[in-house]
Amino acid sequence: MSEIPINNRYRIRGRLWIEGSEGTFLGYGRVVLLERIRDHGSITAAARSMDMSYRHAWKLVDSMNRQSRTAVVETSTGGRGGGGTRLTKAGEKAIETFWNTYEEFGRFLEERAARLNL
Amino acid sequence: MSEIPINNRYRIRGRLWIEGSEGTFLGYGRVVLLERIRDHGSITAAARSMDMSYRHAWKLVDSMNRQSRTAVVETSTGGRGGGGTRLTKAGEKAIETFWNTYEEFGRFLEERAARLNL
DNA sequence: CGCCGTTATGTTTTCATAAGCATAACGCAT
DNA sequence: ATGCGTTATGCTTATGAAAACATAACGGCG
Repeated sequence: MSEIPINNRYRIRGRLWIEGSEGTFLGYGRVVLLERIRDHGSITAAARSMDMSYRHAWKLVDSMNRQSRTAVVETSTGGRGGGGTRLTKAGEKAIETFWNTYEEFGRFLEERAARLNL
Repeated sequence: MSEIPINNRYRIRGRLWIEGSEGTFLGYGRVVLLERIRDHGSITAAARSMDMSYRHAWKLVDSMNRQSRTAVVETSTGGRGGGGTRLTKAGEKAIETFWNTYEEFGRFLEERAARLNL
């Protein structure tokens, strides 16, 4: 029975993102932002809920929409409530796809960390 | 026979590092720096070879030495050539361990990208 | 019409990180 | 003893990313 090195001293961490034509398409923060938009119905509320400036949130949304085959959110301006932003089917799929990959990534990191021998 | 989604539109990319008690212990740049030190024999030459300021390189080396069970490099000051820095066995092992993990990470990313369906 | 909240977008300010600069100590060689 | 190249370390400057600020446009509604 071979020895399995257990490591208390170090952890393995990482970041992961999906790139499109203009650089980052989906990353952790972007996907959380999409979820908040889905839950709150506006970029403004979503940004506020995660302590992000509206300006920055808008840029991320714009970047995702431009790089996605079909837009991840649809916005409307004016009207009751001032307008809003809602997630599309493509947006839902983006969220799901990213979290799937992200979870596997987490397992990869854990598995490797357990075998770390330093 | 099931379909395998091939994706031209997106790539998956990521970063990976090993953390110790003070934050990052080993990352891509740090490991390249260790290799350059091994090949050049001094922090000064290593830093210059990768367009990094000596100040910054020194801080990275210091951080790695402080977090490693045993120092990754040994330095000497004064004398012929002014002194220098040489890699220890622990340093060699750090390099090897990191690249192993890094290569597996690369395979993980490729494998996941091939299955990406967006 | 005028108000309101939101999207949209340009400009300025903060902040963190690395670069850049300056200087001391070290120890072998000449 | 002086010079040289390197380690070691503090202080200042530049740079890039995000925050903060400032407006304009939009379109239901009272």
